Amino acid sequence: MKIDKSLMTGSTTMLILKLLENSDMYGYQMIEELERRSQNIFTLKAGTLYPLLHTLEQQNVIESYDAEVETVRPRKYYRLTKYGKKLLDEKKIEWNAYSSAVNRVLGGVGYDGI
Amino acid sequence: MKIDKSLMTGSTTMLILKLLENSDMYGYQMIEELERRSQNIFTLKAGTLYPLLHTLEQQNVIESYDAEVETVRPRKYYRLTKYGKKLLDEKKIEWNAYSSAVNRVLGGVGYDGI
DNA sequence: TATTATATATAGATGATCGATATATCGTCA
DNA sequence: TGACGATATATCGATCATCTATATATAATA
Repeated sequence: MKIDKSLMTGSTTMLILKLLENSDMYGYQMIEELERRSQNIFTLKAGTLYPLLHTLEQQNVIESYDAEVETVRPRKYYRLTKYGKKLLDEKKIEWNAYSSAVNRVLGGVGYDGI
Repeated sequence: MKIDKSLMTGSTTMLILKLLENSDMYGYQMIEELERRSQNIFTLKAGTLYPLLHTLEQQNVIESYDAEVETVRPRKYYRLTKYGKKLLDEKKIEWNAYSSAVNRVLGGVGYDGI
């Protein structure tokens, strides 16, 4: 299944933060991990991710550090800040409200909450 | 609940088409109906809707006609074309794939489809 | 009579994502 | 050995969807 990219808009940040909730990750790893967990529905592009990571770091949502153990290649790991955890929780709630609303509209004529 | 508008991106067309699946409607009515059915989550702006309707008509997804019965004010009604119905079905499938994938990522660590 | 709701329309701004491109290293295969 | 694909990060400009602001016109309401 190939998803129209415009659907992704708005949920990308939440998904990235969710990945970091479980464990610290570096950019390239996020792309692969997101692809794996979504079963190839999400193929986040590097040109989308790296600028987004920089923005989130500036906004104090995530923070980066260089790989501590020696790796084959230089990697920048990211972790959630306390504010980032809070933001993730908010975005989950927002997602649930949004997807419920879509399903409500799709569900039928929807008169009076039925 | 106030939704980040960027979440809307990509699903607006599907929601409009869904409204028209049940009955023909004019633009202003769609805005109100969408608001009602989504319980105020979606507040589609006129500046978004009218250009979108024109585009969808050009693409033969919907077609318009003037109100047949006399109305207080001139109204342009829209109906789904055959192609529009097909497109709606496709977009529903796409939405399900997308929202399932998001929920899969949100659901947990997600190793091996668990 | 002024304001709000109804009804449609368009122009320009904003913001998220992508494609293209760049750099550098590593592993593999011919 | 040399080319290529995978790994890893980065930036620029393009694209596309939505919004804000603005415009027009009439009906209802205060």
